[in-house]
Parts: sequence; C-alpha cells; structure tokens
Amino acid sequence: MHGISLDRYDLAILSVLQKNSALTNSELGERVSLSPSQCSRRKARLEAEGVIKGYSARLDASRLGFGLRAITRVNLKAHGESMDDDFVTLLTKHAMVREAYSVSGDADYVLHVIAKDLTEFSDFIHHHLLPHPNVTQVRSEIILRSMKEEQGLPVSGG
Amino acid sequence: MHGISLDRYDLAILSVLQKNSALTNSELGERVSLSPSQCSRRKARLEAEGVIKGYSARLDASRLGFGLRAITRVNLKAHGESMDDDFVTLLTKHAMVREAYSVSGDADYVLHVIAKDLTEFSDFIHHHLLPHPNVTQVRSEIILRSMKEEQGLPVSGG
DNA sequence: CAAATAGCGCACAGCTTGTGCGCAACTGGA
DNA sequence: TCCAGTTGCGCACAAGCTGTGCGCTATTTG
Repeated sequence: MHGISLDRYDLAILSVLQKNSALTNSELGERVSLSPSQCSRRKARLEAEGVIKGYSARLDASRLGFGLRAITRVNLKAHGESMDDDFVTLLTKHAMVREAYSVSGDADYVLHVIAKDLTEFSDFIHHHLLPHPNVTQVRSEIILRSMKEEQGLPVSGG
Repeated sequence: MHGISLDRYDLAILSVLQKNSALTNSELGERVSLSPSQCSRRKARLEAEGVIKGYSARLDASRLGFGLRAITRVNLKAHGESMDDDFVTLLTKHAMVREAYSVSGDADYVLHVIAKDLTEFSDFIHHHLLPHPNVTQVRSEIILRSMKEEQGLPVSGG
C-alpha cells in the first residue's frame, strides 16, 4: 500500500499493458522508449509489488449468450455483521452477480448482474434475491446501451 | 454474432484465460487437457472470431491513488438523440467516468465513477455533471467495500 | 570528491510460439 | 456398407521471445 514509487516509465508501461497485455517486450519497449530487457525487469517488479494484479483475456459477452445486464440496488433489514454474511454468501454463490458493492447512500448494496435474457434475470430476482429473509427492497435498472466501458484505470503516464 | 460454435475445449480455454492470460500454451494445455499446439491454434481462432476481444493487465486501483469509487445515477431533461450526444461527450471526455450505461428504470444513465478522494469526486459532480444543461438529477452511492469483482464472464467450461 | 547505488542496453541461453506434417476419428453420399 | 472428404489431434522444428549476467554511465550520499 505504501513505499512504492512509480516513475514515468512505470506509468507508461501500466497504461499500455492494461490496454494490451499481449505485446512482446520489444513492442512494449518501442511504445515507452525503453529496451526489451528493461521492460521485462520493470514488468516483473510491478507484478511482484502487486501493482499489476494479473492478466486477463477480455471476452465478448454477447457472443457467449449474455444479452442482459442490469444494475440492481438492494436494501437489507438488519445490519449486524453476521446478518450481512448470509446475504454476501448468496452474492458470492451466484455467477450471475458479476460485481457486488456495499455502499453508503440510499441503498445498502449495488450489484452488476448479467443474464442470458430477461426471464433468467427475473427468475434470479424473484427466486433468489427477494425471498432472502434480510432483503427488504430490490430496485433494478436494465442496461440498454453501454456508452463507455474502460478496461482499466486512468494512468497518467500515457 | 452467429455461426460460431464453441466446444468444451473452447469454453475451458476461455474460462482459464480470463482468469490468467499470462499462461504459456503448455500450462494452458495441462489445465484443459490439450497439446500446446492445439491451444495455440484455438486461441488464434477465438481471437480471430472476436470471442476474445483482447488481453489486459489488471491493476491495483488503491496503489495508483484511486481511493474512492461511486455508482452515480443521472436523470436528463430532454431525450432527443442529439440532446443526449452532448452529455455522452461529457462522459467520454472524463477519465474519472470508468463505465457509463444508458438504462431503463428510474434513472436515465448509470455511471461508475472513480476518484482520488471525496473532494475530487465532489468537484466532478458539482463542477461538471450538475452544471450540464440537460442534467436534472444526480444521485450517488459511495462504494464502501467490494464484495465481489469478477474479471470476466461465467463460462461453463471450467 | 570519492564510494556506493541505481538504472541502462547488450548478448546469449533457454523457453515459447506457431506451422507443416502425418495420422486417426468422424461425416455424408452412393 | 463402404469410401472419399473433412475435421481435429499431437509431434517436431524453426523462428522469435524472455529473462539474467555483465559492463557501463549517471545520480546520490557521506
């Protein structure tokens, strides 16, 4: 969390790699004006320091049959630590829940849910979320169109 | 969007690669019970077909100084195509807006906003979002804790 | 001002990738 | 039933990539 300082080369490398991590060290080196060997060393260091958490393939959701996405806000009844635990288990268990955040505001939890279609989504809400003893309210916004979906973080180095 | 059929090997490869795309074809082959050469070929095909959209490094947000995240819902005044365009430009322009969706429900847009701290977030809301002529209402939930943050999609092959 | 340190590119050994090839297992038509 | 065509497999190998030892330079430190 601290003791790590990133220079402009590190930031440039991070910026490039979060857009395309399949580049060779030569290609990466061209983009950030560094030799392949230094790119290799810096990459290894950033991984060891935990700044780079890992590498992922980005998949096309619609080609894999996920046509429906929604932002769902959930309110809970009680707020004891152990009370929430059971609800969190529910979220963790279901692959349809892609993201789950506990939030401060009108709602207690905000979820990003993905489903094959409206039927599957509705089934999840009515058969899994609403029947949970702690859930008092569920409000959803169905995603119509994605205007922006950045893969990474705004790294200033490039 | 159609004409693509994925067998169990493809699904297994996708499932593994979205968790860790830095694996060699040998390592990938061990996990999905296939030779390195076939992994290479299938990977290339999945890329060409667009099922794999690309490869990214996952970065640690907090180590890069992004301590605050929020889900922000926005309501607009008018709903002509060209009216929205101006607002969408605003979203696209700001690196703080990581995700932006037009939605059906109580709100018109849902944003995933990232900021250094509460001050920077507040500045964005009050100096950029609210002053926009089309914006009528802005409601935010500050993310306290992330319970789940899946990188990819629920691929059944693994 | 000298010693220590940090960071660079070069070179090279070892590993990885992607393709040609031959083989086996399915598919479909006569 | 049988056989030609097709598909998908692993092996082998050439080309290319990765990561480390090394010597060098620039900056920091006492």
